[in-house]
Amino acid sequence: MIQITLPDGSIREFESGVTPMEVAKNISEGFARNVISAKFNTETIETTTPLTTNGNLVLYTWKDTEGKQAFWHSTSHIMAQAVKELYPQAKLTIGPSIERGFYYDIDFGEDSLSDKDFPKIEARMLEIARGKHDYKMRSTTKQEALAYYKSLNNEYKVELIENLEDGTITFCDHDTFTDLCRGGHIPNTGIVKAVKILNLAGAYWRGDENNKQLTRLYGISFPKQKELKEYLELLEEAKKRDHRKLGKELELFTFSQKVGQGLPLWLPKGAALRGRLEDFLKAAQKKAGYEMVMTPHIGQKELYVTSGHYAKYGADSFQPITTPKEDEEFLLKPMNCPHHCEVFNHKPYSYKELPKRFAEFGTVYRYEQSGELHGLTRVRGFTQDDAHIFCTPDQLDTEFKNVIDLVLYVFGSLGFEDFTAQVSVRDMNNLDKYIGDVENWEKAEQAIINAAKDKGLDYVIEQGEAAFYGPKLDFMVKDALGRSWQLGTIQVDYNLPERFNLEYKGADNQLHRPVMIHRAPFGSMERFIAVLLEHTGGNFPLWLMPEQAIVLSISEKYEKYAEKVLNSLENNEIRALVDYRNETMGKKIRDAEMNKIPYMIIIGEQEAENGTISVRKHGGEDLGNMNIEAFSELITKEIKSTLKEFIV
RNA sequence: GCCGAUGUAGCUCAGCUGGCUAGAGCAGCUGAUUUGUAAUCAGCAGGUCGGGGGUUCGAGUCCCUUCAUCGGCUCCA
Repeated sequence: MIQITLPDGSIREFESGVTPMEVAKNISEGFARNVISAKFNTETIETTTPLTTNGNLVLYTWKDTEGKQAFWHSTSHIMAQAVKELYPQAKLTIGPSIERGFYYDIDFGEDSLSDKDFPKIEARMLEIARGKHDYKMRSTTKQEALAYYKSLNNEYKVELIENLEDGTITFCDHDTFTDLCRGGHIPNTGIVKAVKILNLAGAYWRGDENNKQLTRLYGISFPKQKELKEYLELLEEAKKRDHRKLGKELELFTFSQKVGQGLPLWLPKGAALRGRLEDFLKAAQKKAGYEMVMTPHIGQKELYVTSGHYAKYGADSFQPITTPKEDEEFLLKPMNCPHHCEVFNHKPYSYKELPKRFAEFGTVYRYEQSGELHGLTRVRGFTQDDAHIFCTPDQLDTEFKNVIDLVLYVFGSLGFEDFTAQVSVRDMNNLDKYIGDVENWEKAEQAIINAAKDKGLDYVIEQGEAAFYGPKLDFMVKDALGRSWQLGTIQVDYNLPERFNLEYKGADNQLHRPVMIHRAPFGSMERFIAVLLEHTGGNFPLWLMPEQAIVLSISEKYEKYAEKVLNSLENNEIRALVDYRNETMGKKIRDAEMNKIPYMIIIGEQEAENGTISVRKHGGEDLGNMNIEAFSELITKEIKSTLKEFIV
């Protein structure tokens, strides 16, 4: 007999060899019908895997993340079978589940697939699913596994198996299909009722661009047709929040083929919005002891040779600007740090004067690969809300934590509650990517981890995501489609102070090297506004709105009164405009709604007589009649409730 | 940069297997209407069908090429 501990802490006894499905049935038949996957101790297993020792068992249904993973991974086997039947020469590689769905990377050889081929693959997948074939795991020896895939001429699976330990190799069979697989399947294919191949993309074998590019098929599946329909509708809804679409509709920014790829043009409303964000941060930074500086958009090539950026990125950057003078070369600045180092270098500092915090909304230019450009989130010319803090090693911890507070203040003020704090450290298997000595790297990484820990941040550590000169603490936020973007970033750097020979006079009358913190709470104005657009759907907090109120007069008769109202609003520092068009009230309201203007001020005979206004909120709520003072108070109150001051 | 898709008026889209002067709605302009909480009516104007080359008696439609955009991969100082 073995003892199985369930998640509620209860312990049940079973014969050795009992399967998770049998345990589920023992709990309840109804529950067992929904169980599709299981975890024993720390290992994901099949619902048919015999249990032979005491341990903790968790049973998963579709409602659990783990259940979905098993479901989607199992569907990738079905897709692989369908593809293999339709394209017998195709070589399968890997097919994991992902956050939402699954993919399979396949080498189609000479064949090229397009989305027109999806329906027939989907049709065959559904046929296979309906066959209710059991997923059966089977152990095999390394030798047999290698022989099998060598006979299929599949060098990819051979490579995978060669890296596996003999004795740990398993295959999964269902219907006529076999795949190398470590496990984690649903009981049978029949549970999959709806499938959709979403898109296809090139993907390099093992994620290395020097390797062959395979065809990756992305798909998703559900236990109910209805859920697929709902999912596709959700995707459609998300597209409506796309910042590129909203930016166009709300006239915030645009792009021009003539100006160039990835070079955004800010329209008046967008520029005003962005200016307001900058003012918001400037106010907080002033309190936090930052000083604004300004530096040029170009710098001598030598500057970036000194910083190390030229060696690392020179070849892939906008190429040097030459001048009439021979051998003179300038680079468009790809970052502000070297300039700020030279700002620091303009005079000697005493330790008593540190930390120095130099801030600048610095526009930088980076020649991103054409395929990387993406609306405002990935561009070739953008403005960082940059600052560099030069401090003594003793001050690093406090300074770093203060920056965390500032970032949290910025995020909190703009409603970004759902972010991930990511500590980006070196790739330990690829250390020659980084400059600077190991000791400083370790100090810097530890400083960041300690600060994140002390601040109570819920952080994850990502290997290989560090910048080449130092580790970072990045604040990641997702867009409407669930893609993660780095917004705020804080970086510790021992390296540039060295390269620029920065120093200060210590209490011991000796020269010391300062430590540098790079930081940008927004990250870049462009990307931040893009993600903010997707989060708010264009309904920004009132204090940010390009237009806070619009005056709608019922007919031209009340034009004079409309003007008067506009004046009073402006006197109360409310950003407003008047819709003077000869249109019906219904039409004016509709247009104001579509322009997402927070408050509509309706005036007619009644209001003109009493000197009041009638207020309608965006979305339809009627706030009734009031005077301008009451409205102004309402606005002030709303702004105060979302825009808190930064307290140092 | 790589794989796949897309590109028709300011915007959203129609235009079947190549065949009369390329269509619609919204926005715009003109006029009528003077309006009470999500589209008043009528008329007008607006397009070298992303650019270039080719096939054809004939190309928005087929082919090549180039640019841009979209979904991924790789990259992201």
